[in-house]
Amino acid sequence: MTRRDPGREFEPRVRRVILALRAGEVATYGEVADEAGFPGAARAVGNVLSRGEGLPWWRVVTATGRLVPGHEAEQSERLREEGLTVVGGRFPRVRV
DNA sequence: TATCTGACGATAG
DNA sequence: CCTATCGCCAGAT
Repeated sequence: MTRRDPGREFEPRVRRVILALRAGEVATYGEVADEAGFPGAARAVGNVLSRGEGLPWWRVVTATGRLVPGHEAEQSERLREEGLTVVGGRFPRVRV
């Protein structure tokens, strides 16, 4: 069951955060988890995103800018269409 | 309740 | 820059 999500709000919240991303905006799994109110649940976010339907999955990348394994070509193309720059199958993310 | 899974993340080598 | 490990989380069995 859910250890830290008694109300099962994880998925709904995660979906909402991802749906809130506009064209040209890219977030990491960790950022999505954080904004959803579940810091540290980046991995779980990936699970929701992988199974979710109707979500702008291409706007979510790993913390290092890695794209989705198996969908790099399509994701890269979609991101480019939104005016973003993808180099070497990677999204140039500004590390803080 | 115990274990395993996976579109993650940080660190070490 | 790469792979190998370990730690974390929600879900599914």
